[in-house]
Amino acid sequence: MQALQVARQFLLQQASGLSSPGNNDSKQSASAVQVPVSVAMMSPQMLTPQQMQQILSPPQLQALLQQQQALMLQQALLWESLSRSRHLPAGPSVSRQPSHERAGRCFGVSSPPPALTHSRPAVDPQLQEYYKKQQEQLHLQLLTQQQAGKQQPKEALGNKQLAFQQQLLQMQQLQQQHLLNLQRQGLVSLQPSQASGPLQTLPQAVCPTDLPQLWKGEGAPGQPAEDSVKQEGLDLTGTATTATSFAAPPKVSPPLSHHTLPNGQPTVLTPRRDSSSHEETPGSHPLYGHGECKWPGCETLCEDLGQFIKHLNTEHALDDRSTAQCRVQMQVVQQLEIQLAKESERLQAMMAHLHMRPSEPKPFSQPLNPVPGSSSFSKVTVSAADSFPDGLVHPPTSAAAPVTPLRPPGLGSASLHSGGPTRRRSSDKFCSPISSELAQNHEFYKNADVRPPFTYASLIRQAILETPDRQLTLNEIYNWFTRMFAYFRRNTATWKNAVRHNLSLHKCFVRVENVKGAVWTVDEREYQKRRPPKMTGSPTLVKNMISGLSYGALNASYQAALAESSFPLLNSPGMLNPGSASSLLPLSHDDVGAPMEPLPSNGSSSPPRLSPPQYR
DNA sequence: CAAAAGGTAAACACAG
DNA sequence: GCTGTGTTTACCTTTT
Repeated sequence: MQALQVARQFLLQQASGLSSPGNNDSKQSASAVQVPVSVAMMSPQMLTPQQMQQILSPPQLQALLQQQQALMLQQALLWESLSRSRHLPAGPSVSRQPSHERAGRCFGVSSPPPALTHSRPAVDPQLQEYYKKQQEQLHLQLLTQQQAGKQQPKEALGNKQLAFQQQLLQMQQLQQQHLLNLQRQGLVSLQPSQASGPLQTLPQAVCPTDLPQLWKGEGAPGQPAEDSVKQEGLDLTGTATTATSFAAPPKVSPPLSHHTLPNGQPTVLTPRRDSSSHEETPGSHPLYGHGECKWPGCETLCEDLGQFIKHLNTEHALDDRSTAQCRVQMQVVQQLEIQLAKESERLQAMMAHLHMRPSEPKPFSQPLNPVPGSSSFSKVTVSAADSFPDGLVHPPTSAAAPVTPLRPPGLGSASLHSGGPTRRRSSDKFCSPISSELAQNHEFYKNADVRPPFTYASLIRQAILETPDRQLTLNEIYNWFTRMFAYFRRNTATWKNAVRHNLSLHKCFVRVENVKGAVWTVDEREYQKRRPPKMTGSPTLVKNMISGLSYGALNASYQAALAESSFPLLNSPGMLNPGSASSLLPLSHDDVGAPMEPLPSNGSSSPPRLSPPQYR
């Protein structure tokens, strides 16, 4: 994860120099539900379903689930055909991963597939051999290239370096070409755009966090190159190994859409970032920094550049291992670029939605894409009745699209499908204060059977504070709940009990005897005391995402503008401006209470719920 | 791992 | 006795 963040930041630094991948990407993304690549890449190996829910909005999560399902299907089919034709063992087991299953089941959708890399099929020997041949072929090509480079007279060290770099570059290009070949032949599958239909196969791609292991696995110096190749064959999880199952005969396979990356970049990358902000002065080397070799997984200390060069030539010579590592690195870069493209596209969409000038938060130079953000809704069936006053496209509230997640506008990710339990406390940080959130999405909650992403306490408080005299009877609180939220029109026993429980439990709710009975009021001071305001910003992941997305680069005025805007995401405490939330009186930090969707437990005690347990 | 917070369930008391 | 209200406890999950 850290590696991913670092890499992303690195990419972001270079974003201005990149050939605005987002532009090219828009074509592809227009037809696909956008799942943040960052998430898709990480999941499911790297993220728990809960974490995924934190980061993903329901549509995105949905899309991800669908992706993974499709992947599973794809794999299953391939396995089937393979095992038919090649007598391979049955495909990877599909039923497992209770935690994922849990998430899926709750939402009324089938469970997402297990981590693909968790069940690795044995590599088909034929294919491995073919793959190896390809490697050798590539190696030969590379050697040829290298020879060509060596023919040139050795001049100054700088020239030598330059030539070396060029070789490296060529090597990478060739690697990429080789990769492309493999992809075309179905040996390697990693490009998101290759997935069937609009789906993306990111989980199949090499996951950055796998890299250390990968590097370690391959990186043992002195290891016979062949071994490392084999090992790599096994280690290149998403690529060679998984790809083996795709085993098409070595020829075939019309290129089709395999040419381009999802972001539209040609698959043959130019690894050299001309605009690379990192110093590439004559006295340095991109793979040399802070006295150590930056070759992935190496970190060998080198006193000076000369020593490093020597080290580079000896330890990282042009062998199978190096090329394999190189290829992996390329995949990493590709994935990161894809990710960058998508994230920047999303940022653009967010800014477009806020009517902000695109120039403000700089790093991305793409023109505003009118819809990319809402492209996450692109798979959502929208009926006329689902149009909301704010002009946004809202998810349907009917059962017309059972698999379609409902998402209130502007709501980050807190709530999922109705009955879909998600208690995402951290993701509340993405939610607006309850009052504005409710004001904005009043209609949505009123009609959609979506559990509001607020705690009972905050809802009760809101109900009470909405009244002129700021007091309500229990029954009136009940009525408020049912009036405001479709979700609370059912399953009454549960939530009413919870309401009572909360009223009694929290000191902030004061029972006052009244003429006509008892009413409940809010002790605001107690309420604020309940939880100290934190600038938490949620899990590290989110923080990293934020920093990675350069939100931190937003200047004060921009933040102020955001604070005044009604943008729930950025307006919420924990994002950008913790103080801004308190300006949205009368509700403050704790308005973002915990969303109340509890995950059905791991099946242990609390029964998983497809829908709330009892209806009355 | 522990604490805190939140959600759910349930038992119980009490008043109408 | 039933129902609604209110309190309390227990247990769970998630987050920090």
